[in-house]
Amino acid sequence: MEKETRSRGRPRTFDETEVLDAATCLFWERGYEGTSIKDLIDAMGMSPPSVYAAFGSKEALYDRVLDRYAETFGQMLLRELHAEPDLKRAISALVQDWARLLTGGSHPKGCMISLGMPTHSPDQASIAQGVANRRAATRQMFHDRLEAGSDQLPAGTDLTALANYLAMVIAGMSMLARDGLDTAALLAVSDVAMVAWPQSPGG
Amino acid sequence: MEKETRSRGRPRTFDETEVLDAATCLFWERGYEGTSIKDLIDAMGMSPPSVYAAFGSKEALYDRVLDRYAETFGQMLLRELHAEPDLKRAISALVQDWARLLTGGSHPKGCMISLGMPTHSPDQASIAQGVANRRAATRQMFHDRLEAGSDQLPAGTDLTALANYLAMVIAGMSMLARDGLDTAALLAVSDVAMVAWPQSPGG
DNA sequence: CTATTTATGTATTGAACGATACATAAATAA
DNA sequence: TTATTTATGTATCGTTCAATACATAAATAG
Repeated sequence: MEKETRSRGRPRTFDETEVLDAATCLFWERGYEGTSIKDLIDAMGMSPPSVYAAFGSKEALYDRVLDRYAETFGQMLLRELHAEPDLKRAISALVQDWARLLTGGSHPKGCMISLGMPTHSPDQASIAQGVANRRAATRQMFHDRLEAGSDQLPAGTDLTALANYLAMVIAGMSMLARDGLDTAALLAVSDVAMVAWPQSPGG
Repeated sequence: MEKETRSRGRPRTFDETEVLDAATCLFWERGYEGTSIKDLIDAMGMSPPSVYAAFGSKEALYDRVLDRYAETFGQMLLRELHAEPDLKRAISALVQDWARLLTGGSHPKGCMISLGMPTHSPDQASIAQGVANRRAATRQMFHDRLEAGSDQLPAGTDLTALANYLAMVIAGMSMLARDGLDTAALLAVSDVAMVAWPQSPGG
């Protein structure tokens, strides 16, 4: 089974990675409802039939974009969570890195999933549910890591509350980033947030 | 100058408070972009020309709704912040009450302003800026209260970071509420959040 | 070559959007 | 009464929305 990249018909003139990056940037900045197909067409440099042939619909394209985003940043999150064995250090580093990530770089501010479709028309309930499900998965990921390192937490610590707290921090910091607060301001907030961390049993 | 309620032309058949409440509920639940004029017309029980004659435009109506909302809940927030002289108690009570407010009652979940238009098309930048300004005002309100009670905080406490932290908590809890977490879950999160509060000088 | 397959570009589609024109109804003012 | 003012109901306006029809272009298969 050799790599059969060459298919039969007329070859595509676009690079899938590039056009998905362009779509991601738009959805990230403007949200699902705030991004029109025309905006996407222009940014992706494609014609409408090509977009629909390649991705199906606006909703399917958004879902595709969300998947790529979740994979990219979710993997980064997971790697960082498990790179440091000391739980508090791991969480602290993660929160600080996200403070930098949410405010820096050449991409829109805030987390695309944390800020995604908090309000929406009933027509788009299922799309919004998809985003909400990804937030729930993130909370579960936090919970799993806390459980794995629960020996470094006081006995009886409410792991769910702590996981939800972390999700709250990411979401809240995302909103602050959207409002224009810079990296330094978010790092200061993340310092405050980490004070809430329970004392480890060893003091 | 007696109360001159009777004006000249044909009297209105709607109660302004009632229709604004209906509009608030819709905007709160669905957001600005997710709420259509048709939705509003139906919910308010008015005809399109009446809505436009009374409120000007969808944008102006949204702004009016935001003002009423900010007045209602902003005043509640302010009152609560100053009712309790002990700063930590005041903040703790406030966060707990908001945990209940964001998840309970007969209204949509989460704070309308905290969740308002984090993403939007460029066309609606000025409307989104209006919401962002109200969030900024809330952060300033927190800052003012902290400054007033700064004698109950360790010297050198970063008041801005602490105020931003509180705004982050409200915004993050709002998102959790939208995701379906109940009052108990949010109260547990608010307990974690308050652990981050600095020790007062008196121990 | 011809047939088949896939992608593209142009020009639209029907529906929903925010917002109004227009005629009518119901009040006060003179 | 008649004139004026304000609100209402119906029936749209032009625009933008997401999505396609259709003809054409560019590749492989036989």
